Amino acid sequence: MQASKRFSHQREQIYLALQGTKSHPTAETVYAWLKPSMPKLSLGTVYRNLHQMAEEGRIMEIPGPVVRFDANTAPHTHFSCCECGGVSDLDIPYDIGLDQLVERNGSKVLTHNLMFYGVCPVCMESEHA
Amino acid sequence: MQASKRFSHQREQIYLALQGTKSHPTAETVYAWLKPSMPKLSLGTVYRNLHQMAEEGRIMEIPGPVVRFDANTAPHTHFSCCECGGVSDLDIPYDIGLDQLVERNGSKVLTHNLMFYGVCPVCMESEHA
DNA sequence: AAAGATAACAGTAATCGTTATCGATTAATT
DNA sequence: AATTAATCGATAACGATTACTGTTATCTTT
Repeated sequence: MQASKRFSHQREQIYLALQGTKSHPTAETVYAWLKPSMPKLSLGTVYRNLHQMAEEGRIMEIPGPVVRFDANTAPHTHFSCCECGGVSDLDIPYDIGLDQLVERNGSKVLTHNLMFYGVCPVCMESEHA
Repeated sequence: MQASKRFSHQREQIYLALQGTKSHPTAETVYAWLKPSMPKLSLGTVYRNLHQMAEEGRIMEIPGPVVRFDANTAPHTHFSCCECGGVSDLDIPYDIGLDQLVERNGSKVLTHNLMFYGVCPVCMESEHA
């Protein structure tokens, strides 16, 4: 049932690109980063490997209209800026008590996601209204 | 700048359909509900009106790979079931203190969204493992 | 080290959810 | 009743993602 995984130069480069940034790039962005040094790289390959690594738990998927990825697998909170569309990290600790609270309903909680929406500090400044 | 809004039979039916359910249907689902009684209804009309009402704050959008809608505009928490794909409500109060905490970074918080992922009680039962 | 098996690839077509376009309708206003 | 523009239905277009296909590369077995 479990397919044997084999090494792939492309997958490693994709992972390293993700690991080397604090931003939360989309598949398209990762593709744009790597394309110059890997001219034969295909966008489908980037999607395939990001999805595969997310399934393995090696990276995290941030859901949204456009999916973003994060090499930081420790659960943490994100801030989504409505102006620039960027996503950044927040220092709000993961509250596992909430999961336990919800499980009293008879459900099984895998994780929860806390996402803030607003205008990031950078965009606030450039809005000299 | 503000377009004058005019009554629309279609929009009212769409709103009533949303108001009459505790589920959080997609645009496609609302369309499927109304189509039998409104054979000339167009899917684009459903999307257009749901989006318009969300902008006015008359309904809420629940982001995700497929956007869902909710007639309950009071901020509340959702549970997304990985098995059946359904989204249900949770009784966890909105913590406005979190927004204030995040705003100390210099950002402006419009809202935050707390989403739990797991297996809902119904799916838990049908998994007699 | 060469050969065989098959995971993963590049390139591209197809799919899916959603948005935009456009001529026809229709609610409001005169 | 005539006028005006918001809204409609139908459909084309769009962007993000996935699926397909023949080729390449990794691993295993010899």
